[in-house]
Amino acid sequence: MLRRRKNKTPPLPPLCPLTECMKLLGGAWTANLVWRLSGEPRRFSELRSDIPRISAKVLSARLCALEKNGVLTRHVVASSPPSVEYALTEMGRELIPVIEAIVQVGMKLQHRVEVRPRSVPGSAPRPRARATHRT
Amino acid sequence: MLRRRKNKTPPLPPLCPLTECMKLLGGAWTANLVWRLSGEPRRFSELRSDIPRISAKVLSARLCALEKNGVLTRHVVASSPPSVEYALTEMGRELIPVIEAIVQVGMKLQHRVEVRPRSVPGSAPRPRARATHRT
DNA sequence: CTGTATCCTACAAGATACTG
DNA sequence: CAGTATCTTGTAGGATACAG
Repeated sequence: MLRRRKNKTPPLPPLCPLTECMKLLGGAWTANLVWRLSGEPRRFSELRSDIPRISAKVLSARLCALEKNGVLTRHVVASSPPSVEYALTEMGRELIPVIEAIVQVGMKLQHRVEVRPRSVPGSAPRPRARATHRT
Repeated sequence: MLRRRKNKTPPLPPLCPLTECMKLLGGAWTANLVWRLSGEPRRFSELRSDIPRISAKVLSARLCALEKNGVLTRHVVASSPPSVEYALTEMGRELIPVIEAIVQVGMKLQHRVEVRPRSVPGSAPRPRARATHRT
């Protein structure tokens, strides 16, 4: 009798739907970036001013990743000065409902804050140095 | 004439709706945790087996944070052995549409993978050592 | 069962400077 | 304008052990 051996190959990467989608939206600024692009295509420098606190490095990194994941396209416009336009793909547009759901909740949270502030002026918690998500 | 001085207090924390909501869902396993709780309350150990790869430390940390943020409640049941039940608050339930939107997209992504695999068996990308989001 | 307490490391993101 | 190249740092999360 041959015993059944353990399968060494990793057990079919979970492919949890939540994971799969979060892989696209994870990382600082990513969700916001998709949000900024949800209206119309934008150029690199436009995105930089849409999101003033993002660094060129991170913006570039996110755009590359999102392009690789099929969320957006990068289109070089041969003008002078040259510019590059980023636009959501069809797949990227599927993320819009997600962003909108998030924004919906976010707005309710803001409303709550307005009517019942949780924190007192003097005791502002120190801003978290490096959040995983930025917007 | 007195000149208007700059206001030193930080400029009204952005309160971007996206940020506000992501503060709740950011961090590894968080979204999945909310998902697991969206049906009915669950105990610590149940959550541990719902999400086998989460460590006690992180699970505990997430639950604390979510409780502090008003997303869930912690209820100690004086039984023997004692147990603790976690349940979404009303505010936590508002996050369910977000999770569902994410899952929707995630499922579409999976479908894509099934019908048009992007990666060949031999070249599995090395698993990212420490993802910011886990499920 | 339900957690804390430590220790450790990879990595993400910031700053800054530079290039085509 | 649209990015790279380096360097540095904080910190999130994993492992493990222990406690009420």
